[in-house]
Amino acid sequence: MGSIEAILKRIEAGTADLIPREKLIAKLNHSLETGKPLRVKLGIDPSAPHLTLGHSIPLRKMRLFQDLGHTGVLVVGDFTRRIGDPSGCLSARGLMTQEEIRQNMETYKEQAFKILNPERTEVRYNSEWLGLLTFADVIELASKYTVARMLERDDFAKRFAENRPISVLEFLYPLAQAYDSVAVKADIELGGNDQRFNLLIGRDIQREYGQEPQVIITVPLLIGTDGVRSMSQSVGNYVGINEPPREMFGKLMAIPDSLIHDYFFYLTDVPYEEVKNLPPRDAKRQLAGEIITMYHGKEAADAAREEFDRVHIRRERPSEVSQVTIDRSLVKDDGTIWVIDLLQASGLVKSRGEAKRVISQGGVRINDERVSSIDLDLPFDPPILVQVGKRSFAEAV
RNA sequence: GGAGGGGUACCGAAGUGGCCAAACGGGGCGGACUGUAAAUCCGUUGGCAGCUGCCUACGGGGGUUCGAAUCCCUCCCCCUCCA
Repeated sequence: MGSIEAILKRIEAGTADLIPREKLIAKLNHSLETGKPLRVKLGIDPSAPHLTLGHSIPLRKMRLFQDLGHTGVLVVGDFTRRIGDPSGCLSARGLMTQEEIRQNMETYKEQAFKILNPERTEVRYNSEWLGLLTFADVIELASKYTVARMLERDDFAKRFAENRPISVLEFLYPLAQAYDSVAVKADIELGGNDQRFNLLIGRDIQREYGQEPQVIITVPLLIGTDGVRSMSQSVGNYVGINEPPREMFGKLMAIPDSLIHDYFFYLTDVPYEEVKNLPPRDAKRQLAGEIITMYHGKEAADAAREEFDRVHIRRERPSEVSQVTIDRSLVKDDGTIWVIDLLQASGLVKSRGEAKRVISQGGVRINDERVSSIDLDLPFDPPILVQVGKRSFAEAV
């Protein structure tokens, strides 16, 4: 148990905002004195069944609080999710049924508990309380905030100025989220940087409902593997914490070198200084190893690294190549098979057009030999190792 | 209720009768390079057909035309302004 300053330092590491700092100190002290754990809230969107490394940042922060003896409260936005798209300007993301949400949450929890301490975690669904509000209650809630204050939000201000639409729902959304804080009596709310405004409204609304306002802690949004946009599943530039180690390793090796620092800093406990002087490739290998160890264990990480070295550095075939049974009717009377048929049957290409294209680009190898022409019949003598590009393999049998 | 703008491939966005399977950018894929699935550069990016022929495609449906993403009718959807 360190001093408050030491604790604070750990809490503050890697945060974007901590508002207000002195209230956090007061809350921590109060908790120490009374032995009453603080309630640390994190809202989660149930539409995403997979957790990404981006999610891991606030979750890791929550875990820190748990290690300090506090309670993590995961608030599943099932009610808000059923109402519709919070971002408004995009088309609705498809409404989900309660059942789908429950299912997502099961897999979600399983993943979240790789980071969190289940003993100190409460999972709550916001339909528990939002579903009970009457229209009068909603009006009351809405009366507690003004349009002017809503328009303080950068995104709203901009759209308002540019005559772009803002739906009323979008005003209700932060209020609903703020009400969640009232309902779970949050002492602290965690969130991504983009949530700052919403979290701040939570403070005002809690005050209106006679509660002590929560302290808000935001963490930066992690840049995705493309090095440009925030990590998100819809964009596809993500690494899921539940992904097979091999995939994680590959994706992490593929991040732009410029991201190495942030990934070490926000996703691992390894100080960046330790790898600062390594060549980027080696730093990334270590990064991937660290992260996979966290979510799959050391053995899996070692295996994944070995596999990567094997395929990409030594250019050997992977240790396990999936087998594909070839439909014998493709084998001609003379016992040969046309490469195009073989490629398509092996499932490595989506169409025969792609098969031809990829051959003409020199990307196809059969039994380690590059195929130079699409007019190739080869003896069907299984097993045949088929390779497209650097990393797609299949064994035709 | 009125006026106007718009719906194009995975995404963004050009194209307003044939030269359009559709510019350009992003993404994806392949190659070169690199002891990285990084960066950079080059190529490629609807399907079928084993030699350039067919099919599907520019919000849906119908029509005009030798020929339509482009013109007309109609329906659906989105947006802006005025009320």
